Amino acid sequence: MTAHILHPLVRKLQTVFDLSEKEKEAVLTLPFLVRELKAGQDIVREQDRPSQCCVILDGFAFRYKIFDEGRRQILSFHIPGDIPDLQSLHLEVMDHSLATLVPTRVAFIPHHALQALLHAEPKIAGAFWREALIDASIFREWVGNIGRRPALARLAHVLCEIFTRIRALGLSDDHSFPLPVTQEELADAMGLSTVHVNRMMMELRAGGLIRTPRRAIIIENWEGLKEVGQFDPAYLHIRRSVL
Amino acid sequence: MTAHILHPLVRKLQTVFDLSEKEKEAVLTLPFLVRELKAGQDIVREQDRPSQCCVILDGFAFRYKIFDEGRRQILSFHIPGDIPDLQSLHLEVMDHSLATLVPTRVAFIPHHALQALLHAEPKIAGAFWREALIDASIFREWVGNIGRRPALARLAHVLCEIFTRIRALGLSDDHSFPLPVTQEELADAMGLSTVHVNRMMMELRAGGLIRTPRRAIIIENWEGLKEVGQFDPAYLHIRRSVL
DNA sequence: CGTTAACTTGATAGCATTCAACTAGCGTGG
DNA sequence: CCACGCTAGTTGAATGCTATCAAGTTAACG
Repeated sequence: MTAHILHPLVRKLQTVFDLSEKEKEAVLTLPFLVRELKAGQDIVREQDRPSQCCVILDGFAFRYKIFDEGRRQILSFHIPGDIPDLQSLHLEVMDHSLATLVPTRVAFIPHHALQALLHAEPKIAGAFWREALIDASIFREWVGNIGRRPALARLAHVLCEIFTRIRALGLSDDHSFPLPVTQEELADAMGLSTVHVNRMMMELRAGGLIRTPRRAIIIENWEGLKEVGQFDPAYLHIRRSVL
Repeated sequence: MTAHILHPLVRKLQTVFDLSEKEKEAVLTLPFLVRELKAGQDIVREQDRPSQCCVILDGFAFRYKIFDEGRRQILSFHIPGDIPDLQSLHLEVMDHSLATLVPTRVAFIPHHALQALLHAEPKIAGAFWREALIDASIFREWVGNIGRRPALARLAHVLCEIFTRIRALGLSDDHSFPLPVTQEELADAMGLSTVHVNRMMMELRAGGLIRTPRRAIIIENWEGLKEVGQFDPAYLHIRRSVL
């Protein structure tokens, strides 16, 4: 069977609860428009008033804000199946921007179609609620990660999080995963400078915790990395069955 | 007319949309249990599995996590009308704790009653969605505030936010507001040390931006404070009519 | 191969932390 | 009523983590 284009969304929802055939059908018959975006391209911008949401189909995306003097803060990373601008269903104006990290395919789904789906399928509505709340939980963890952890732990923690989320989706079965993120982007995500990220990265490698072949990460010592980053995945609210 | 005990919740919802009499009635007939809590008392703790949500009736509350070696990160402050643990409706296990800042009255409402309300009153369900999404938006702003702003701006920004939220609720009509927060708590909210908060506070006072009579803040120069904190209230998604 | 983006390295500067002590305010009890 | 004691706020000195600046090196790609 060939996978439906919106399959990544179904797969993501299935990590939250078991979809019935009818529910799966309801998701897969959503109207959508696919776009292929290049790396580093904005999908939505701060102050926009979107009339649609976007599903990441493959690739990676991130949300960000620009502060004084061009200082950028990356707010979250997004992987296939995510709907990073789901909030626009209820908040008219974007308070941040969304962009691609690498060449990425996204599907745009009109707000009214999503509203109709959520109205017709309460269980799916619940799953969307859950997703949005997990989103918020991740922000909380980032607040603490940036506010209260030194640079090395901060980096280890971010790597642990990305790996855990990718793995929960079944996109990695060993301890390696694609990380198409430059050190500059990591720096902007962690509130650090590029130079310092580089040094922390080297320290993790020197400690035998990770290896970094081109554009990817191999975790050599998962327990050690978790330890350094004080990583406890509880805040990701991943169902045990998926882990 | 004497105000109903749950009136703070109605007032908060009314800052989001205009409730019909029927909707107002539905909120006010929610079953609840009132508790009077002393200052510095936990309402819910990390790892708890609540079966109810709490509404702040009067007083102040905050969410926090404890990191390595007892380092605390405060994640958000909450004012009357807020439901800081609304997420527990969809996320079983608490990923953080919730505590009072001062003596505070809270109303506990069982999950099932809230579920029933949201099912019966779609507009209220929408308002709750909005609240939860604004919650997340505030976390995003905090990520950037902590990650990308120097201490003085960080402090100014936090003060601007608290003032704006209190004012939007109609709890302050001039430029003063109660701020029952110690410098230690501010420090834990901003990822700074107490000593440094103290110095930044003095700097704001020296600049004629604020005055701090006991347990309160008077903003002497609102434009100036916004400027220092680079404060733009867009992320609070407050309806214009309320501002 | 040339060119550009990403990464690496070294030196210096600075913001914020830590440690330690001291002061002011306030409630409580003798 | 005043003293004690606690909490919150204030101050100074020294340290340190991280930023900044400036080059240099490697890797990717046409």
